[in-house]
Amino acid sequence: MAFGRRQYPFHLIEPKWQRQWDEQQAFRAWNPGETVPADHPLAQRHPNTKPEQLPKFYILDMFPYPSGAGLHVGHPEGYTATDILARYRRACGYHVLHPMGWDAFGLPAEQYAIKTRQHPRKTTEQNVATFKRQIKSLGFSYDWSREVDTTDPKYFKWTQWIFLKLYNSWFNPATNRAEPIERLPYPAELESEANAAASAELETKRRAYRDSKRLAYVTEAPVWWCEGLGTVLANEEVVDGKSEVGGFPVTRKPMRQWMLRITAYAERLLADLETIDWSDSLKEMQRNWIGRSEGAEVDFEIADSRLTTGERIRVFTTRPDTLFGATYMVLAPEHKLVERITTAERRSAVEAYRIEVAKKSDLERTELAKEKTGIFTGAHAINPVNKERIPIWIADYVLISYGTGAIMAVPGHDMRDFEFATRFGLPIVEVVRPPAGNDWHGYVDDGTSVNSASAEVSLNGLATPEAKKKITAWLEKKGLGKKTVNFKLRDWLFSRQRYWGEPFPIVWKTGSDGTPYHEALPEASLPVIPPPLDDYKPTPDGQPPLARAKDWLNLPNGSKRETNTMPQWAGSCWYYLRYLDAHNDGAYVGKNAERYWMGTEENPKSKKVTPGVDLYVGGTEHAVLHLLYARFWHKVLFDLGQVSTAEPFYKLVNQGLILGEDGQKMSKSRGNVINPDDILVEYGADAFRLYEMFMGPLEMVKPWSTKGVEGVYRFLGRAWRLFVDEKSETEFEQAETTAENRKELLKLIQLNPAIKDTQPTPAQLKTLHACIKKVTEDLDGMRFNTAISALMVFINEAMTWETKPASALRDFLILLQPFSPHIAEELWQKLNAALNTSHSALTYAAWPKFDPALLVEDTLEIPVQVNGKLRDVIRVPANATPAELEAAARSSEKVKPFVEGKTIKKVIVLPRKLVNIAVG
RNA sequence: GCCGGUGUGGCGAAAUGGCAGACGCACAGGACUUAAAAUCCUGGGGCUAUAAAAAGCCGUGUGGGUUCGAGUCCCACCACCGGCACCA
Repeated sequence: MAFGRRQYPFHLIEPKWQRQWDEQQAFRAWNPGETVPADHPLAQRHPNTKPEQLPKFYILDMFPYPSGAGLHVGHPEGYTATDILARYRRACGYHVLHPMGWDAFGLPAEQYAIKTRQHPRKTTEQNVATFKRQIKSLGFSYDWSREVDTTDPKYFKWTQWIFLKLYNSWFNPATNRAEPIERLPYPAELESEANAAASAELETKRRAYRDSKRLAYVTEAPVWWCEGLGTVLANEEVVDGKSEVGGFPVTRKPMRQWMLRITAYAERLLADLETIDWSDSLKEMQRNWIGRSEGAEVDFEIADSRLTTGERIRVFTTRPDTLFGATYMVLAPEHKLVERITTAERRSAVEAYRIEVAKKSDLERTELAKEKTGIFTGAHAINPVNKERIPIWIADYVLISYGTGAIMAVPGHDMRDFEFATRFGLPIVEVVRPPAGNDWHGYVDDGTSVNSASAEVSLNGLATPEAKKKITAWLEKKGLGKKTVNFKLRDWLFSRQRYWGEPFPIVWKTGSDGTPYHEALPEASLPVIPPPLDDYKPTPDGQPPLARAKDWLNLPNGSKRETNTMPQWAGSCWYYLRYLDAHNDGAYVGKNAERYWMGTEENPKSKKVTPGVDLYVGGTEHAVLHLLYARFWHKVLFDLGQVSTAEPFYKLVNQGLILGEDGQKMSKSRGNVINPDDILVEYGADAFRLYEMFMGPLEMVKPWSTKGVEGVYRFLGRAWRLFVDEKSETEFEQAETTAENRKELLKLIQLNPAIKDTQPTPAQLKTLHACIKKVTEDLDGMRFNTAISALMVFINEAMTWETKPASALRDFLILLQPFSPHIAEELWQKLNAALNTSHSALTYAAWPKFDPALLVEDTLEIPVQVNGKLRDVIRVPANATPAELEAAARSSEKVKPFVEGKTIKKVIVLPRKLVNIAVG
């Protein structure tokens, strides 16, 4: 690679300071009760202060999956932003927790293990080492003493422990929270006192009841089976009928699976979004995913003399006001009543349709462009409001998994029903009158009810919201239906047929009646470690790989271990808690550490603290899944008294994607991937960090430009040359070509003689304080790009100073330090050594305060407009009165021609701001 | 289709309703140099005009509106990006 003269010796400076920070453990955070050594920079900054007396700031990155490909330029974007803020907060006097770790369970390592027959731990360790080296080379101020790895048995012991908490809890709807399973009340017929005699059989029933209430439960359900990956996938991991990972086709298959009852928390997951500081778009994505909708359940009687049991079909509708317009019903093809209601003459046709639907992939079934399909069952139902007989159809546009799996079809006012009715010639009636000018056919918005009256109830003339209320009340009174809330959110499919994941701490036994049942292993048996295998593939008969380990599988007491493993999300659901107390062997997190870092500890010396993680930065790809799952686990732990906040992440920011130089998404196939290692070699970590932040606002999508890196690199070069003596640098460069001890070479570089310990001039102070103000305010608002431009403005200005006052340059280095810490440290050291000034660690040097008094101007440039158009800029004393301002503006030679001969209608004078003359 | 975001020079971008384009890239001219690289200085939205200026007009996706004044607020569109997608 051809590059010109190195702007400054970053290749020596960066490793030097990284080593120094490591040796000093400069960024270590301390838990309550720990003693900070007196020579640690934190202790020097805050002498005689216990760490828990300092205000905390917990700043978190989404930890990476350490893939074999190494870091890409997207990772350091968020990491740099959080690092800048972590360093800024330390300078402001906060006690900062800024940790990093590895989300290291996952499919790629497992697939490599299948290929090579070597334990996935091996590739995992190699990849972690690569990631760690790369991340360290960027000079981030992580507290590496708290590093976590989800695949470490010391870590996943506690993942399994939390699973046991879920397993041993149930959701009490009366208290709206999770409670220990021992406190589960049983229905009267299962109460043991009442049935003291009947023991074994009763206990089996009680167990079945208990197991059906747990937050972690087993179900036989159709799941997405992916042949290519040899595992089931969660709904969220299936995209367009293919696996999100690898793009293999998936099919529906009924299997025994572990589920987590996240739906119990739907209401709270939704409501508590109001209490946290996330972007609107992110909250909206979560709301959509949870998908709350209010409506009513309504029962329709089946009109068929063959069914003597008075079968009813229950539907869910958000528009009970349109009940009079229900002209037919549709059941999902999988609905359990289909078989019973289908008439003899329709049976073969219905069966054929159901088989056809079952064959379809999800993609085909949800294809919107296609025409709706369905078939008549031969049966009829009675519309409960007008007693009309309406036909019952089955169609695949009704989903078995939402609501009750059945709908009342109102083709007049629902587009899907309208399409279906049009295709099959079903009656369409108007029951909502739209505002004038709209066609009622397929009108789905609010209007006025019409044609909606019976002998008992009339909605006619009512606006839609009132009509909903009235009919719902009527249905409830008649016992025909009730107000209901439905959610799109489904329970979380939590088991995978994989090797490289956390094994469940569960065993299976056989009951006295021969049916298998599950039981939790005792806490003392944790962690359950996956045994090494000769072959990491699933078994030939489709069992998970763990089933190959016969010795491990079968316990001496005859029970068998669960062979499923947990999904990758499990480890990432709580890692932010483990960081708080990463080496605690007695608990997943210690009480005091949790209360201090999550901000609920009583702390009179603290400033106002935020509950939970103060700032969490990561990509949008985790907008729903990880963030919803983690919130769910956190709420369960909260209910069980294990954590002290209801939400884990108080403020969350998504960084925007970085595109290739061609404006396209980076990908190997496009050949536009930028490797951070290459950038570091050529420009150094400081320039790389600075560029990532200078590109544009953090949340925006933006294209990479290596030319842009050169720009900020040149800026650092200018800053360097401002501080150092050019002659000595030339000597250094010559010495470097021959010298052996390169570390000592940096000492050859002398401070610029123009830097003197003198009082800054008022103009210099103004330049400095304008910079302090801008950088401080921009960091508070996370506007890194404009903060950097303020630093550039300062340097451009300071270059012109003949005498450079040391005090101003010291303050500048404190401002630069969060962005480009290595060069700032080096210059700080030189400056202090040359001038014999105090030599405290730059990373804990107090952030300068700007003095507004220094920014005050004597005279101001005031724009003068005529009819809002700029005509002149006049210089006036800063304290000019409005009358003086107006007079000065009107006497401007440039303004006169636009005013003369016209009537002045109005003059707007904003002191210190502008004058605008409105003429007619 | 629904929800969210974004549209400003050749490019990345900046602008509490008050001088549009800070800062940076690319570019052009100059200084230094035998020459180049690096560095330093200067210039710069478009159009009209001019020897050069001065000056004027136009300009923040499009069309309207509010206002003394709109990139910014309101209404209606268009384009691109992201998410959801037969959820009754």
